[in-house]
Amino acid sequence: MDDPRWLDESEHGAWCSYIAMHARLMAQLHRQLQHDAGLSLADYDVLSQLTNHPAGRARVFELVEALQWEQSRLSHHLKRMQGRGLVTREYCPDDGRAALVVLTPEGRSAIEHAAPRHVAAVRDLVFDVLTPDQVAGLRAVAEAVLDRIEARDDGSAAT
Amino acid sequence: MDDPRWLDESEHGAWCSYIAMHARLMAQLHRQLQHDAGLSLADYDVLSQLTNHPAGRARVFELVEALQWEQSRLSHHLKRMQGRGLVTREYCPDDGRAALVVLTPEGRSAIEHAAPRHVAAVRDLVFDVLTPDQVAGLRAVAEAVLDRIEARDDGSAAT
DNA sequence: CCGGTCTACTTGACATGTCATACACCCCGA
DNA sequence: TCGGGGTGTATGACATGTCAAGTAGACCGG
Repeated sequence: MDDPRWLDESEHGAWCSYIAMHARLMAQLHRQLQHDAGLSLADYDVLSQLTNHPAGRARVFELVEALQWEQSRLSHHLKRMQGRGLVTREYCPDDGRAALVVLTPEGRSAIEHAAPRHVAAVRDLVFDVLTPDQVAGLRAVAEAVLDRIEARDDGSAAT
Repeated sequence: MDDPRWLDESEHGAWCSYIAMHARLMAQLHRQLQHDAGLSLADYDVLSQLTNHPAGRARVFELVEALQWEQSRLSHHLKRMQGRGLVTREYCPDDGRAALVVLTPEGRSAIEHAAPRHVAAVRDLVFDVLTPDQVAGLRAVAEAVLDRIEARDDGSAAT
């Protein structure tokens, strides 16, 4: 384990730029969303997922899958969103353990108000400065890393 | 402002993959670091920055610059790290307002213990699955986005 | 040398995220 | 049908991050 290969100049530079970019980008998008629509990025992601499901209704674990969040993070977050009237919970007749999360009318109108502005911000800060090749490259990178992480997870789970 | 260009298939896919990758990657790296060295990613970044400065000693605002953190986040975090004996504060004779942050021996040995393992993990999950071209591409993307964010910041600050 | 204004940092209140744990319910074999 | 072992979700304690406000020293024009 001692003295593995360190990162070379190019790798180190890429890593630092990446970290800095993510921090600044998310801070920026968060502030914009908060200012324009009173939502956090987290709220947005949840609402956005719900609109991808029929009738704005989904199981908690479906959202966990889609968002790649910790289960308890989602649970806490849903409670707060419920407090603010953005979502409700419904009983699920099929499975007594389940919790159905449902978009309220307020939730729907919040996301409908927020979405165009948020997308515009993402486009302005990210996609407008990238070529189509770079977009494809970014996706390839993200998917390669995700695959690796999944492989590692399986490996350790199987142990 | 109504109905701006939405993201196309390729952009949307890239964005979702990117978000998911970041969440999983950081969670993974955090757990690994926590497990191997009892440090959080945040601790690691701070300590790592300090080792880049002569005598493991730096001004708070230098760290803010380098890490791209909120000022108060760093302030709170330094207090906790000080509580755990990883860093100390020293008075700065040049400027009475300043706070010098100094790496303690424990801090130094913590980062020296953590670094090889952390770097190995980053390499394993990220750079080992990327080609040199992809690394260069990632860096180019990150820098392009950072430049844009800075341009926007200057613009709004100048208004 | 006085006041205003900037700069560097800290603080407190509060929002958010994590980990471990609890809990109710499903499933399945004896 | 009883019990044991998952599954799906919630919760409590606590770590972390954010925003707004506070403090204190520096700088500068009169």
